[in-house]
This record gives sequence, structure tokens and C-alpha cells, in this order.
Amino acid sequence: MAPVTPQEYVEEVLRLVESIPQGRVMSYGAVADALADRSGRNSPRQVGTIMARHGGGVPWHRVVNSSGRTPPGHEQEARQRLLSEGVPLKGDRVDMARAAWMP
DNA sequence: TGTATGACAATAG
DNA sequence: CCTATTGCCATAC
Repeated sequence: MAPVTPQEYVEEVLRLVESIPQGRVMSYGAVADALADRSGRNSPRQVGTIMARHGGGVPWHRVVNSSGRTPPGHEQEARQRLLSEGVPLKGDRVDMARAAWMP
């Protein structure tokens, strides 16, 4: 598929994260997958790195790992935001079966 | 050019 | 539920 520059890829990731509806979440792998057919890339690790560096301006708490775990260092921050949005939680994890979203 | 690292994922024990 | 292992791939050094 059409290969994009790293910066374009970053923009694509941020755009997609912003499009996640309130009360729903996406895993890093799901984000990578969704962009794979338009960016030519597919790497959850790359998505994680992008979020860590440029995720400040988007609803980063709506992106969790495949286990529904919130990002390291922001667990309690994310937990509260997710709760107030109505995301189904199991303890400190997101209930992926119910909250997972796909564009 | 080679190695280490990381907001990941799947599998095994 | 936990750690360990392997695969992954862009970045940094």
C-alpha cells in the first residue's frame, strides 16, 4: 500500500485516536491495523512510541494495550478519565470485549 | 553498520 | 495473576 512519511503516519495516528468515540477504546494493535491499509505500516510498537511522544493533544486514555491496561505512569489518570466517560472497567482494566472500537 | 530500547502482542509456564 | 520468550519495527546512539 501507499507508503507514507513518518510525519504523515504520526498525523494519521493522531487523527484516528481523535476519532475514537467517547466511552470506547482501541488497542495499539487495532490502531496499527486500521492504518495498515492506508499507511503501508503495521506495528503496534510504533504506535506506542508515537503516542508517548505526540499523544499529548489527543484522547490518549482511549488507547490501551490488548489486555485493556492503561499506559504506564498514567494508570490512575487514565482510570479516572475512562470512568467519567462511561468506559466499562474491570478493576483497573478496560473491558475490551465491550469497549473495543473499530472504525 | 551493529546494538540497544520501547505507552506492544501472542504464547508458554 | 505473574514472569519469560519471541516476533515486531522505527529510533537512538
